[in-house]
Amino acid sequence: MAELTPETQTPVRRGRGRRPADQVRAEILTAAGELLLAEGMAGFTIEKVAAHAGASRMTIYKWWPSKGALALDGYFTVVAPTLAFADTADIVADLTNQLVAFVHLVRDTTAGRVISQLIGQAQTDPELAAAYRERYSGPRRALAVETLTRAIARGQLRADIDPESVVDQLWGACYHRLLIADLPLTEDFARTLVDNLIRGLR
Amino acid sequence: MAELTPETQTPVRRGRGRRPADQVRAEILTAAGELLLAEGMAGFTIEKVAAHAGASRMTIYKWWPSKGALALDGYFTVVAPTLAFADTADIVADLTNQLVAFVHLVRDTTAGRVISQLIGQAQTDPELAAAYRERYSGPRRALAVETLTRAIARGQLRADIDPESVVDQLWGACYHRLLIADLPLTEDFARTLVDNLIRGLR
DNA sequence: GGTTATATGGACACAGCGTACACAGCGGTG
DNA sequence: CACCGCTGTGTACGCTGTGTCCATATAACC
Repeated sequence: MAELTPETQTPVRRGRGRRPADQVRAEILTAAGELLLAEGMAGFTIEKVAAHAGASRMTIYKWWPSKGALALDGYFTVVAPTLAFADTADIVADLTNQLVAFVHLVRDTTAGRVISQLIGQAQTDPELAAAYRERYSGPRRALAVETLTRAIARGQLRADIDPESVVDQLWGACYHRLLIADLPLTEDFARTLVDNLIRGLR
Repeated sequence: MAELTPETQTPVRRGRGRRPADQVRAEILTAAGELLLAEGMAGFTIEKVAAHAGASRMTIYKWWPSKGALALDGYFTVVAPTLAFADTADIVADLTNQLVAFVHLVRDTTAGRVISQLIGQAQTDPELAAAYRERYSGPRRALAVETLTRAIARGQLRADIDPESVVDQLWGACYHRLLIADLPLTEDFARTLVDNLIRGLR
């Protein structure tokens, strides 16, 4: 009789030898994401991730080139990308909604702290910086630029504006308050940003 | 006749006992600033600062609460604050000049790398974050807000705008490109930021 | 079933942090 | 001039985390 082990489905994970690679990778990623949300980048060490995942550090070193890469992967594993960008005919409403949603994500969840610490770590970790640009900020920027470009095509915005700079003045302003934090990042602030740009200052 | 000691001014520094406290502090700060500019926050360790200053680590631990505090103090020691803010009657020219100067400071000197790494470190170092806000970003923001307020008083800008948010949309946008760096931080970009806000998008 | 790939525990050297202790010398006090 | 407190110096220790190396065990593949 084969070993009839009723709950062998939950792997014991205490064997010495090889476990399924995909399973181990998944467990490491989950552990990384949870540790990131729980302790932030300060307490995020490869040793803790390995311990939390019940894996050995060697495995992590084999699959991820740097701590930053692991953190970013873990972040995406736990926090779904959520890159949706509602596009109605009203550019002002679209921008405002997106900015307000971003403000809430950053303020009301732990995602804000994680994002800011990922960006912080990226300042001294070129690999993480490249990965962050390529996989996070790049796609988000592209979506916003696309929305602005469509609004220009519809004649809602001046044709000669530079959409990229506008993105920096909306999202960049929010990141400024997130990273420097000398003033609070509020919903009103987000609305004011759109208003300033649309109406002009004089 | 004061002591005319031609080169006794450079102390031998190789004794075992005590040296003047102020002198040691000054040498540590200079060493910290130089190390910061040379290697950035990545290679900035208390051990290296101590070695470079010819001091012992104990002394540094006694006077500075954290690595971040030492780095910030060292930065201010080497890079003069330079908080001047020219104020002519032309608000557009003033803002543009200030932003362009900031862009050049950040792009053409090592200060940009140091600033971004200080901000990065501040994301996981609350003491450094507080010191940075209090001693660097706070005063700079206040100067910019003051300039905008005067322009409003002169009737050059709408009276109902929020100067703080405008600061975020000008300098924050630059910091965004400095910290994320998915697009270059150019002089043209700085001019476009002012133009976008002044003229409005439609 | 045999082979290969790979996860595991354990060990190692190394760097940096933070602390402790004894000693040395400067600056003041008497 | 003698003394003593403050403070820098050298040295040592324990701790955490990194990055790398093994030998071994076992899943996955042929």
